[in-house]
Order: sequence, then C-alpha cells, then structure tokens
Amino acid sequence: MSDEKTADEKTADEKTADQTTEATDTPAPAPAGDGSGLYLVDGSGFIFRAFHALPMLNRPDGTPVNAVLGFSNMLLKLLADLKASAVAVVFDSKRLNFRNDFYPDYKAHRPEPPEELKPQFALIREATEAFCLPCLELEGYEADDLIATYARLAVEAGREVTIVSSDKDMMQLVRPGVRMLDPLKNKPIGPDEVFEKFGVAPDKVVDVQALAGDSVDNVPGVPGIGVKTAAQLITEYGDLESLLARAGEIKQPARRQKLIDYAEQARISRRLVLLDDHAPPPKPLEELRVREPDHQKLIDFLKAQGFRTIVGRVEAEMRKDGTIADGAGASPAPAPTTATPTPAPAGEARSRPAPPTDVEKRYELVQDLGALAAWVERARATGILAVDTETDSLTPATATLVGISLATEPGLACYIPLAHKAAGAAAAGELSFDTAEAPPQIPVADVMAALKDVLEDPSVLKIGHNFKFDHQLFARHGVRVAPVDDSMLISYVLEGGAHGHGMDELAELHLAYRPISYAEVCGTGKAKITFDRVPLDKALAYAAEDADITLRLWRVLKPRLVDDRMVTVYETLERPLVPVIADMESCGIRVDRAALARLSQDLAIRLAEIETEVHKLANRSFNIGSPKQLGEILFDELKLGTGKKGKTGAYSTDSSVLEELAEQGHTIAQRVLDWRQLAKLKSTYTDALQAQIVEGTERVHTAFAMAVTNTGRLSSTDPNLQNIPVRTEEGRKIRRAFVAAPGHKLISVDYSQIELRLVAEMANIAALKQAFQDGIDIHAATASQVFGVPLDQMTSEIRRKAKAINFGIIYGISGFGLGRQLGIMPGEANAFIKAYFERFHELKVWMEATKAFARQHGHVVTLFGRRCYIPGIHEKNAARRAFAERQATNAPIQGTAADIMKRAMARVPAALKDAGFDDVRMLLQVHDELLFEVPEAKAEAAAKLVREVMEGAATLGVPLVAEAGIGDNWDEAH
DNA sequence: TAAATCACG
DNA sequence: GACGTACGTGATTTAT
Repeated sequence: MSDEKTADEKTADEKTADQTTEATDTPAPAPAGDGSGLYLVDGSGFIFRAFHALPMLNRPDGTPVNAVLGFSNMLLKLLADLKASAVAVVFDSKRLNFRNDFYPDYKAHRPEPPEELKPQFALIREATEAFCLPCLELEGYEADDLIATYARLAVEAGREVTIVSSDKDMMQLVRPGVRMLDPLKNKPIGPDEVFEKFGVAPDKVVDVQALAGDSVDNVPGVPGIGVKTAAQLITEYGDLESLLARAGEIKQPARRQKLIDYAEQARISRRLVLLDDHAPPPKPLEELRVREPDHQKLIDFLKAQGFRTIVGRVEAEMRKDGTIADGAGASPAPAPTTATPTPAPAGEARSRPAPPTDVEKRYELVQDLGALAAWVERARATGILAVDTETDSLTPATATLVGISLATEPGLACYIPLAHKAAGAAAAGELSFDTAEAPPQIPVADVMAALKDVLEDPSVLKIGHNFKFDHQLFARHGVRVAPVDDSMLISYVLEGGAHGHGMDELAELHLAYRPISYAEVCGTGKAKITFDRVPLDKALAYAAEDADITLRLWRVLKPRLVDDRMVTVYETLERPLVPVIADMESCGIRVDRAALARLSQDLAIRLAEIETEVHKLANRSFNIGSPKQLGEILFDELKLGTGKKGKTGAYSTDSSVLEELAEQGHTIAQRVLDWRQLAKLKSTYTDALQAQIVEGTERVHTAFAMAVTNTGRLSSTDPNLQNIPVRTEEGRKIRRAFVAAPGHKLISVDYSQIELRLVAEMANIAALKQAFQDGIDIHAATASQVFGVPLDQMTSEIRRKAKAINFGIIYGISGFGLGRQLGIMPGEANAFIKAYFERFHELKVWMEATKAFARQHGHVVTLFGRRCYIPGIHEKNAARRAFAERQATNAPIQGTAADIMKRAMARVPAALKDAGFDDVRMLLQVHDELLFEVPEAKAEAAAKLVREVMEGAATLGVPLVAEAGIGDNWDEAH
C-alpha cells in the first residue's frame, strides 16, 4: 500500500481510471509483426494539442519548439514500440476545403494560431522528413479525410490500422481493424472510449455530432441539443434520418419543434462531420511500408533543435542496433555513488524542466548506511529533497512504514526498503513464509537516525505529494519534517476546481508522462498484495519514480505560484496546515464502542418492527431498501397517486415524495420514512463506525482531504466525520458516542452565521452589515427589512421565510428552489426574491459582477485571493450554464469562509502553546466548527482562547463571532 | 460501476 | 421562450 492512495489521490486515481479502460505501459498491442500494420499520425491535430499541453520551450535561437519536441518524442516512442509497422504522418493542406463549398462558415470562427505555434508547423514537417516518414497531404482535404481514406484502403487490403490522434472527429472511424491511440496520454481509444464520449457506438457518432453540433468547428447542429440528448435520441430512433422522419413523435414540445425546424441544418451538420474516405490518395497505399531510419539525418535535425537528451537516446538506440561503435560499453546507467550531483540535463529546458521522458532514470536501491549517507550529502548539496513513503495501510496512524524514497534532482532517486518481507510469497502461495527470507534492509531506527538531521534541517526543503500522509509517519518515528512544500497543494492552489490533483493525473498533465500505476505493482482485487510483499526491483521502480515525479512536478508548478500571484494563498492557507492536519489525523477521536453496539442492537429491533408493519400495510413482503420495489408497491399496487418518474423511468421515492404521501394520511409512507432514517443511522454510523475504531486506543482516525473541493473546504473520509448526525434526536445519540478521554472534556467552537456575514461583507450590503454590527437576530432583521414587519411584531413564520431566503442567497437563489424549500408557489417565492434584491440592491450588483468576472477569467476569487475555477461558465446549455453561475456566486462565499477557518487553524496550535496549553488537542474540523480535547481543568480557559483566535482570524467590516461549548461528548459540547 | 438516497455544513 | 433548478461534500445501498 502506498501513501499516495489517500483520499485526495484516490479520487484522482479513480477519475483517471474511469477514463482509461486499460492501463497499458506500451501503447496498445501492436498488430501482427509482419510489417502490415499501419499507423496514421494526425500531424495537424497533434501539433495544436502538444502546443497547449506541453510547457513552453525555446531553441537557443529563441524559436519556440515545445510542440516539435513533443512530436519528436511521440514518434520516437512509437517507432521504438512498433518496429514492424509502417508509420505515416498526415497534415491538413489549407484552411479551406470542400466543406466550405456547401457551408461557408465551416471552421469560420477558428482564431489564428498563436505566434509561438506558427514557426513550428514547418519544423514538424521537417521532423517528419528527418524521421524518414512519408508526409501525406492533399489540397482541399483535411487530414481527417486522408486518414479516413487510408484507413479504408488499408482495411480493404487486410491491414490493421491505428490512428494516432485524440480528435473526437475521428472516432467515427473506429471499427474492427481500426482503432485510435491518444498520443499524449499514450492511451488506446476503442469502441468503449468512443461510447464513453458520445454515448453511442462509433458508427453512430456522426449522427450524434450532427445533432449536437460543435462550436469549435462551427458545426451548427440543432440548437438546444447536446451530446447527451443526441445520444439518447439516436439510441431510441436508430439514426439521424429515422429520427428526423419521426420527429413528430417526440414528447417534449420544444425539442420536437427544434428537430422539425432544424432538420435541414442537422443534415448539413452531418455532411460536415462525416469524413470523406474516398479522397484521391496522394501516395499509393503500397508505399506506406516500414522504412529504414537514417539515424544521422535524424540526429542532425534533433541537434539543430537543441534536443540534447533525446539525441542521447537515439545514439543509445544506435549502439544497441550496432549502427555505431560503442566505446564505453552501453550498460544501463548505474546509480551514481558519488556525492557530486550530476548536472541536470538542461539542454532543451530553459524556463521549464523538460518532460521526464527526456531524462534518464537513475534509481538506486539503498540497503546500507554508506549508500544512504551519500543521499543525505546530495540533499545538503542541492538544498532540495523530494520524499515519499510506502506503507501497508491507508491509515497512517496505524500503518507500518515499509520504505522511503528520496529524489534530489530529476531522474535521480532512491528507494530505502525498511519492512519488506519475502517477495510475492503471500500472493503466489508457492513459497512458504517460513522458508523464504526477507531481503537485507537497514533497521528503521538507523535510517531515521541518519535522516533526522536533514529532514529537520531548515536549510533543506523537503518536497512531498500529499505530504500530510508522510508527515504523520515520520512524526511517529520521532521526526518532525520541516520545512515542507507539497506539489499536490501547489496544484490545488493554482488550479482548484479545474481538475484533480493526484500525482498520476498531474504527471500526465504537466509532464506528459504516465507513471507506473499502483495496481501494476500490487495488483487488484483478490490478487492484491500489500507493499511489503512487492519484490524489491518493482518496489524500487515504483517508489523511486514517485519521489522523482514529485520533484519534477514541483519544478514545474512552484514557479507558477509566483506567475499567478498565488504565493500568499499557498503559504498562508495551505502549507501551514500540513503539520496541523497531520496531527489531527494522528490523534483521532475517542469513540465509545459499547454505546454504538447498543445503538446498533436497538436499531435492528426497531427496524424489524417497522419492516413487519410496512409489509402488512403493503399486503406483501418486499425489500424496503429497494427504491424500485418500493415505487412499484406505492404507485402500481397501492395506487397512492400517480408517482413521478425520473430519467431512468423509475419512480422517485425520495423523502420529499414520501413526506407528501404521509401528509395525505398514508401511514405506509411515514413508516418507510422512519425506516429509512433508522436504516441510514445503523448502516452508515453505528455499524460502519465500530469497524473503524482502533483497538486499544479506542479512537477513530479520519483523513481530511486537502485538495478535493472546488471551494477550498476540507473534506473528510474513511470515515467521514463531517456528517455525523445532529439534526434529529435519534441521530444525536450517535454523536454522544464521540467522547472525551478520561479526565478530559471536548470543546466545540463554531462560527456563527459566517457565510451570511461574508455575503454582507463581500457584496458590501450596508443594511445587512449594520444588522450584524448591532448584533441583532439576523433572520429577524432581514425579515423586518424585506417584508416591512417591525421587529417587535415578528412572527416565527415570517422569520422562517427570511431564513430560507438568506440560505437561498448563499446558494444562488431561484424562485423554483426557494418555492420548493418553503412549500409555496414559485411565483410567490420570486416576489420574495425581488423584494430582497430591492431592499439589498448591492447584492444584485455583486452577483452580476461576480458572474461577469467568472465569464471573463474562468474562475472566481475569494477575499483572500484563492481561485475557484468554474469550468461550466461558458456552457451552451442554459441549464448547465445557470448551474455554473450559481457555483460562481456561491464559491467566493463558501471559499472565503473556508479561508478564514484555515487561517484560524494555522494559528491555533501556536496560540495554545504560547498559553501553556500543550496538552490541548485539535481533533476535528467541520467547516465552521473546530473540536478539541482538553484536560478538564483547562477547558474553560482553552475555549476562551480558541474563540479569540477564531474571531480574530480575519478583520472585516462585519464582526466575526464564534461560540464555544464544553461537554463530555460531542453532542453536549456542540 | 452508476444511480438513488441521505447524513453534514 | 425553454431549460431544469438552490451551494459544497462522502457513504451505503440496490440495481445493472
């Protein structure tokens, strides 16, 4: 098991896994090695994508060459992997092609290529020549058409075709004998990936595109229909023509009319996206055969571009082939043993490090103290040390440290095994544990003793990826690592909300590199082994690479903090929390196991009782937990109303539906609601939680994800301790199982109304700010101002409405949503909103300005400068765009509240220490609440101190107020 | 693996 | 004028 599988990264890994059906190191299985395979490289497509994906990079003479380097690397890898296949590179010829004859606007809105890209077009053609590969281009045709044509010809000739491109417009060509390969991600694209993208099989892709259109290519499609709707329609009607012919049958009136009105436009769109596979081939297919490379020509070209490292690779390749003499002996580069760091291969890297594919890997297995000392020397010399730990569990509080990897410069890394056992024995089952010997390893204590000085040395920066995890392991071995940088947090600060921040995802994004996956090393499912069973050679390759990648990511990302003015956000809101949250996780919170067990039993009995009653009311037995069965019982058999069906055609049975039925007097609905509540409490809380209690300490250790949310909040997993019940009495029984250790108390301190205060502050709403300054009941105050009711005549009903509106404002209000919340007509709710905006006119101004900012920049900003990316802000689909706009207005509010809480958390430990409260432990953060465990005698004083720190965490035009509670359990303290 | 549901702020 | 509606999370369950 590895540290990078913590919550933050797990999410990212899973995202990546979702997009990748198979993780292959080599790109897709090569076709038969008879030389009949054909690779068609989309040269025009590649250059644009590589240009934007790869860091900028200049030749010594200043010519930009990042896309050329990417292209050369891609071809080298392709040729190395696929010796027995023919490769041809296809280019667009001119801007205009036959499509413009019948649709002049085709690709009309496409902007001029950037200046840095223009000179690279010619260079890419030169590169193709240098590789001795045929260039295919034809006036009046796009590269796509030529690829379609050659793909057809090749398949007819019985050859296997691989299209090297990620362009979705080419996905229509996928079929038996033809597949695609994403050159940057090195990921195969087959029918499954096409389906994932378009929701239909490849042969229906053009029909979907005809309906959905494409803003980039200016293909009109049918307005109001996106890929998802299009896929659904095509699946239902078979193809575009059948759909258009039967358009009258469509139920949704608007959609029906659109399809009728825009039928012709859809047909034109289909012709635009349909590739012409009968273009006149500029070269006969037979000429596309495997060719002998001219190494000297290639080397000359690469040298001219300043690509020193890949020149080295080509030369190494030639030595292997015996093409040139090899004086020094071409053994794989041994790990360096000198303390002098080899200079980084800086050839093509001027402002940014080169992609790691260009850097030789020199990884060393460290099994004696002498070798380890050399690495400590190296770290002192460079002042930089990337660190990564491997463990046998996801919970750092209980995990065994299995190994440590270090990197001091790109490509130079080592792995120090600490607790490896006989390799593979457990999984293979062939060797017995007793006979197989563990490999030689330095004792953990010796390694820690050797590393402690450098890890705590203020002049050596330690770099990790999700270092919070590693920090805990070192702390458990008596080492407080500092100072620290975290590449995951840097990425989060730079591009939070734009993508995940797991190491694998970032390596692909910034380094165009796919690291060895954890699954490759440890397997999955039943064959999964813990990291201590991984053979040392594989462990070295994986673990050293992790430290190496971490260092490389840091070199790419860290300078961008300055460029993007995010240094302060990173240094005040994120980096200081690494040790703070690490200590919270390590400490954990005490849970009363017996109390949970009693609750479980109690719930089981009551659930059984309700189940019997519900079955009786339904006249038969069924699974209450199955929404499907429940819907059928309620609406088909008992006919309690007509029932609402969702997208999947199933009846909705959520609590709002059941509550409505219960109000109509249907006992069964109320009983099901009761059952649901208790079943939730039992399965999620009383049962699951017991299993997470660490035996002996009786404490539970959650993991706080620092780089997951779009707004800067933390999240909590394994278990989630940020959603422990509180709103119902039944739920609070669970909260009472969270207790203080003997002789201790729990303190809960929470911000009062922080988000609404921030609305007043950020939108600068005079009347609302005044109300907060006066310290009056804010919901009553807004009710008074919006509805014109004097405060002394306020009713709870009017106040309730104002409270709901206040919440709605924070969420990005809509009449529909507010109406549903309050159980009133949307029209009436709209009138409330209108009144609110009239009374607090500054709010409307702020919301519009915030949305405009999001449209202009693609992100919004919190009061403390944190960026929240809003990817959907330019959505064509109105509903999705409206969603993005609500995100845009909510994120600065929620995000600023998160910032303020982080500022408080960063200050609390020092404040406690200064006051002599060394034994007060911060346990949990629940967005606007902090929970502490403290010796009984100090509870009052500590609570006061924490309140002061939290209230002083920001100085605003409205006061920040924090309230504290003390108790023996969490419910009492809250 | 996805969808439905529901716990929290 | 239609669209689909509160914002942010994570865990469990059933169904596919």
